[in-house]
Amino acid sequence: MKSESNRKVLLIVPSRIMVRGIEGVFSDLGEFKVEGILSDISRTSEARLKNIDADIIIIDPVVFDYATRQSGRSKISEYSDAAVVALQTVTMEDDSWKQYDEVINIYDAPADIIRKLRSALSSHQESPATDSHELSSREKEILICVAKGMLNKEIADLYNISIYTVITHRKNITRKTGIKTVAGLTVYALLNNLIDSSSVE
Amino acid sequence: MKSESNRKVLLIVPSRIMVRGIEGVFSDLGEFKVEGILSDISRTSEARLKNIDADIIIIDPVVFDYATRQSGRSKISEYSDAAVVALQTVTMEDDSWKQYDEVINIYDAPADIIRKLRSALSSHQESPATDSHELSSREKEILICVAKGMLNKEIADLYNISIYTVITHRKNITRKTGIKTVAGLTVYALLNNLIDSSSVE
DNA sequence: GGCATTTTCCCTATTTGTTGGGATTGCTGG
DNA sequence: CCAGCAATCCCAACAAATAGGGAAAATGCC
Repeated sequence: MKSESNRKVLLIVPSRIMVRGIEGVFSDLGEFKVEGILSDISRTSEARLKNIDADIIIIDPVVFDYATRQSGRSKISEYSDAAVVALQTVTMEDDSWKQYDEVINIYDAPADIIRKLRSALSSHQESPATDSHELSSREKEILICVAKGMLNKEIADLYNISIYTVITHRKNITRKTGIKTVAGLTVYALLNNLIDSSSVE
Repeated sequence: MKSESNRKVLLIVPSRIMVRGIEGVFSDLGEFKVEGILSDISRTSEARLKNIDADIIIIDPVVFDYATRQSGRSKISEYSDAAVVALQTVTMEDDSWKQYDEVINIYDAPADIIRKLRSALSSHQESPATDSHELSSREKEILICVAKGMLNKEIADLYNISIYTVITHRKNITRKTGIKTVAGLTVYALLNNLIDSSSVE
């Protein structure tokens, strides 16, 4: 994973602010370069999409959600061979992030963005459909509560389960992530977009 | 409301992408210019906020929502005399947009953004401000350690003080900030630039 | 020199979390 | 059908943090 200069990026982002923002971040740090910009995936632009030789596509999930309803395609990977990265503004529900190679949050620091783009490139080459998200859905729920500062008792009451179960989940979370402290898990949850800064007190 | 060239804008936006995006849009269209950037309204940066002579403040509502819980302020106008414009990513609930002179959406076209900023300049008022109790330097050191996930014993050893002293400091930190959980203190430390995400895990 | 604040130290009791076992049920893929 | 995993529950022993008091130096400001 050496830093080849100027990997080509296609933006499918309707927000002018975000387009200029990504261009700005790229120009600050180099390595990546915007080669094309689309504001949607309409039929007219779909042909152009195929012709752009991009290493990475950064797409606003809002665009894609709309496109799936229009075209009937269910996976973003059906559009292109490039690594596909979501540019997340709102927290994505369910598991819709799984179809992307990575998910960039607009609050991510530039260094994190570059890291995720690199990660997207390498994971895309290795395996077309990797997961790497090891926590079960229940464990993620518990993790969110922990990161919010809730007590085991409170979590148990919230989900109507025994406090022993909560403790067991926490043991598994600690084992899987390798993170032992609440502080670390909070940052983990923040970085993985499981929670928002404003939801902690 | 004459269109003086280069009205000064202060950004209180934690997202690097959005900061660069706004700078890019401004550089495309002129008239407005970014004079300062803050990533939060922490107690440490609050003094700087007072000293920046901005015509308009563009703020991420997420930042402000968090700040109100920390400081107890209820209106954004208590922070400054400048016109205050929200930069909206998520749809705002209830009537919280009412406290702003205008609300920019990230999907707004550049022309609409400029129009809204002009509108905000011509319609706003002012208010006084108040104080806050700072953490002492020692308390900040302890807080950083706590946010990094260190144990009281480890902190005590690091500074060659008794564990009782560490506990006392933590009690005072909790009292001053009103934040009782490690998760909350971690976010507090992150938002106040006392620590970096990378220093936790 | 007073006065406020910071920094330091100490104690007991209680609450909360962690560690390291074990166990049952139900579902799923090979 | 069986192995594996997720989710649930339980216990005991131990570690760590919190909640309450109190107090004594050191610092710095008026």
